Amino acid sequence: MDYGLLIKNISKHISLTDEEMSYLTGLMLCRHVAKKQFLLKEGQVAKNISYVNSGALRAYYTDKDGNENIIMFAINDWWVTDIYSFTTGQPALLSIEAMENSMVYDLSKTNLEELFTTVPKFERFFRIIMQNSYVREQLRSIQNLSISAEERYINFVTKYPQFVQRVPQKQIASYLGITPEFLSAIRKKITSPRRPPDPAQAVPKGGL
Amino acid sequence: MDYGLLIKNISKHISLTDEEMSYLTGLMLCRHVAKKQFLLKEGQVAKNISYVNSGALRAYYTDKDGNENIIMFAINDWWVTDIYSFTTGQPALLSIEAMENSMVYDLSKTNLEELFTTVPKFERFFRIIMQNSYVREQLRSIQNLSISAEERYINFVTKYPQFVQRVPQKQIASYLGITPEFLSAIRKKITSPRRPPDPAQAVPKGGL
DNA sequence: GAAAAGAGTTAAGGTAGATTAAGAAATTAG
DNA sequence: CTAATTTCTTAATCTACCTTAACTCTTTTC
Repeated sequence: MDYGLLIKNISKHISLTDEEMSYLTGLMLCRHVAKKQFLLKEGQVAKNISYVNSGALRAYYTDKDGNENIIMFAINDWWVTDIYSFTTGQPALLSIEAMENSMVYDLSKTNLEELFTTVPKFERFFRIIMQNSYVREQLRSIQNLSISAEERYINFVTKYPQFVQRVPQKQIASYLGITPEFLSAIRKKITSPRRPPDPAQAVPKGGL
Repeated sequence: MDYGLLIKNISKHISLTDEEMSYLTGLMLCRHVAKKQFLLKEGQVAKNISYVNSGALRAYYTDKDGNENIIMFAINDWWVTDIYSFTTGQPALLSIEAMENSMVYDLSKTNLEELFTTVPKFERFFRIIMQNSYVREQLRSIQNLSISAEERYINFVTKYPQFVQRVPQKQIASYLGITPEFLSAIRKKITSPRRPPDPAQAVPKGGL
């Protein structure tokens, strides 16, 4: 059980004694989620907020026509839950599925409240996490309202190059709010004007 | 100077002694913003988070074609700022304009940090405010991705009837991410099928 | 209280992006 | 290694919503 990443993540915002660290980790539960398995399913109540130690997950909303709309990706060092359900206790609107074999540390709402009482500094930590999440969501709203799908794709590739390597294109389309067909058209338009042959393509995957 | 509403707002989430209350109000600055004046202009750094005591404001993003996209409304008992600028210290992307004569209490970032240090309970209060804002934004994202403009309008009217009374229709269109012309068409479609005459319409405004 | 400015409506024509369907390429499973 | 499944692409057709423009109604201004 390696809590190094988690501790580093938290230490960016507050400073912890060793006791506080082990008190925290004692309240968290390690969970493995195999690829295609769910961390949370729509309709369940989100009882935990989870820290992703390794792997990659996607949180998506399924609309009445059955289309999946990806709301967020979460990879190493991200926190993830259905924040609506976690906050209100209502059934989750989102499903959270592992796109790769993943390892997360769950922190239950009950344990989180206990943590807040015992070590109020954590209230600050989660204030910062929530505030940053709010900023991120608001920036995304602004983008969605004011720029075209093509620009959004270009921004996404610039901002999250790690995802582009790991996430199937149709999931990126879903995150951008467009169909895979249309993303394909965008990529063709962007890429094909005089693309030089990419030598990396010729090398078999897996390296040596 | 009446802090009643503000105190009530805060007491919903944490309990305060009289000293703590007056310490808080001592850190806040009352400001009147006349209709059509700005609480914040794009490009300025948001140095304050503001509690709206009375009036109504709108926060909007101006895109490169000069279109205004409303990101949020704020009326009595709401907190408002450009959270991105306030958090990062970068120039604001949003402008915040009073739609009615408004009275707000400003809390500067510096004073907020002092407040957190002196009365850590406020860290909890703002954690809750930020978390709720995050929930609200995420629900809005989900809606925008998955339902039609017509449904979004119906939901808006149901969720925020107070706004419908006070806010011009073109601003609601902007908030919904559509043009005023298209909202007009939606209203016609919704309203005209066999609308019974509304007796309230016949009564002159202002009542007696 | 007239003139100007703003808000709402209507209608014609245009476009970004959806849908459908089918084939090619890549992954996964057995 | 082959079959099955999933992902990506292409192209034709379609639609939700935009743009422009003209006209009406209301509100604001001096």
